[in-house]
Amino acid sequence: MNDFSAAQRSRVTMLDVAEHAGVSKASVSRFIGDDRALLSDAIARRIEQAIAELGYRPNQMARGLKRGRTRLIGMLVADIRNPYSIAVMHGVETACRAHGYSLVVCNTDRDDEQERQHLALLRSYNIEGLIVNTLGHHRAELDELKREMPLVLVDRKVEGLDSDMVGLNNPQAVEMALAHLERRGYRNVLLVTEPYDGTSSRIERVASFQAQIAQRPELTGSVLETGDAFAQHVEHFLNTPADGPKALFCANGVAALTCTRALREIGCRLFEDVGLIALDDLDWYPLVGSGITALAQPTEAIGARAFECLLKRLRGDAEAARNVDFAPVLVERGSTHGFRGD
Amino acid sequence: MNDFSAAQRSRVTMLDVAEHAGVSKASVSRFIGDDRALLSDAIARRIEQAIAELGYRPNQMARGLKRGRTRLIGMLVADIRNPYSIAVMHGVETACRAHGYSLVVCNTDRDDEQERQHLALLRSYNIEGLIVNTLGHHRAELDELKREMPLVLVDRKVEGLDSDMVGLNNPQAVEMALAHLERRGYRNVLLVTEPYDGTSSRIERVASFQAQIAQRPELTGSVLETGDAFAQHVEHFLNTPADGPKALFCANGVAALTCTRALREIGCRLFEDVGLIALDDLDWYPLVGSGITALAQPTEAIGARAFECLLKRLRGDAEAARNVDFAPVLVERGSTHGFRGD
DNA sequence: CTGTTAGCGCGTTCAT
DNA sequence: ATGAACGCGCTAACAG
Repeated sequence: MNDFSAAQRSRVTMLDVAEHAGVSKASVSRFIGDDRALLSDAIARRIEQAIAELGYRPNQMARGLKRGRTRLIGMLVADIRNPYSIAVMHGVETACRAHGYSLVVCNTDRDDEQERQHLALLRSYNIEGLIVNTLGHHRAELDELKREMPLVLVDRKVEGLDSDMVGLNNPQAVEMALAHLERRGYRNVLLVTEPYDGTSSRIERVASFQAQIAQRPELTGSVLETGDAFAQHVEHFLNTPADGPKALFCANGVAALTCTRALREIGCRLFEDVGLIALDDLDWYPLVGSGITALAQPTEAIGARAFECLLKRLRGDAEAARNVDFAPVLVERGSTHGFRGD
Repeated sequence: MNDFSAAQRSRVTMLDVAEHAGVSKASVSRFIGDDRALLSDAIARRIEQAIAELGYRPNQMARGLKRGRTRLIGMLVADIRNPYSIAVMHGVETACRAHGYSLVVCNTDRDDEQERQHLALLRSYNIEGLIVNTLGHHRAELDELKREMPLVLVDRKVEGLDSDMVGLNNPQAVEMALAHLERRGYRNVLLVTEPYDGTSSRIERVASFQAQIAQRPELTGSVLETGDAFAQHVEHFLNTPADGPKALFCANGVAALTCTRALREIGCRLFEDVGLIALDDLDWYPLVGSGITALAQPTEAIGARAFECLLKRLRGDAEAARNVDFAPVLVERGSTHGFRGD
């Protein structure tokens, strides 16, 4: 059997190809790179054949070392198990590949120390740009990185970090949710969010909610964070007499999961006793009760756009930091059909 | 504003540190590496300080180039949006980090051409080992890689590739499912699977199912692939008179999703008209109808084990290829409570 | 068009 | 215990 513990598994190198083809390394390099035009057909053919026969693959490490261009993009994700992150990541990766870049993803598991380590790691691998979807503690590391390469924030802003940012138009999302609920006859809305924890998108959604509720005389609203005794709090909301039908508004997919779980625990009928609209549109939304109405985020587009921002910067764009806000898409299902207003 | 289009963003290098500390590069190298013991305290301290002041980070590309050890593990995933893959990947990544390795994940989106490109990519970045969770077409590339580095298969075997393999004990999983269904009083079981498509785990599950059904006089069974007119086929199964209560057995999480969707489309009551047990245990299983009974895969453990296999090989283990089979865990929910037999 | 040369940042002999 | 010199695989000048 092979012994892989040997540090260097002797791979075929550019020199091997050159000798096999009877040319210089430079010619092989030109063939590999974008200078193939400078080669005579005869030599090009010989090199091509040598590469095929030897199964040569250029060593990207060496290339990167020499050129300073690794064609690597890094992405820092707070929670890889969150479907939103996955979906965005998928969008980023597709865009990367379309432009000849590769994506290195690091998951922090919402842990600050891991964030620090991963940032160091990405830096040590000479990535050319970074997409960040975390809380961004460790400002020091982030600042260093920002000095060395372009950086794009996704979904969550990092306080004081002046970077491009792409995410959801949160005020608009809240507006769409409330307009829909009001139209459907709901009057009393409970916004359910994960603990803010410094996450800008959560904070924005709650702030928009409160501002807009104040502007809508038809509606009353309150806010509840998931956490201890969450189900009891929901139950209390449901049992409190109010001036009209009640609905829950989940600020993201995780909140929707927690919330639905709680409603079942309480023994609530889905969704006759209470309406529900949720941000994100997960696979299982249609399967619960009469189906959960969603405000889908265009995650694929968000990811693609994040990469495009990076690419622009890599190509020299030095304009002021931009904000790109995407609009959500309303997907109506049974959970907001309880009380028809039209 | 900065201009990142400049190829080489001048980063602080080992030489900078050496000069700043008034020592040689070799000493810095020793400090960085595992030879710190060879340094006098005085010099070590000066280097440490210089590193801190300059914010020096060793360049992994250069290290990898020189030592032939990149501390990089590659993982090839067929479908990054499949929760199973994510969960396993999380396990792998955690194990990697615990041993000082980093994980580079490539998603093929079930596309053969992308598989080929990603394999070439991983190879070009000098990964030290590879974890594969795809169909493994492109045997040529895989064989080359296998010659250069250890390789571990996850969930799906690749025909003719003699590698370590870690996954679920499929016969046992089927056994547990059928035993549970039988105990609960179900007599007529429909196995729902995604199209085989050469996926070994799917084939094994179906084969085990058919073999075991033949061994159980109490049960009758049949198999259905998801796809065109799937809902109609399910409906037909439900409407066909049988000798006892009916149940569906979904061979994985995706099948469970498709299946549940179909049942709702048909207007089936979940789960009074039919029982359901599904492999994998996804977030939303508890939320559908009376909850879906699951055979959870220990995904975290599978991922961790896959990495450990790799590590063993990297450390020189040259034994014959091993198979590691994990047992699933039964999680009972309402979907199999329709007909109590005990 | 092609080959020669000199590094990229680092680890590793060798000396000392 | 420390430093000088060489080379990992490759690209980018510069010659020819």
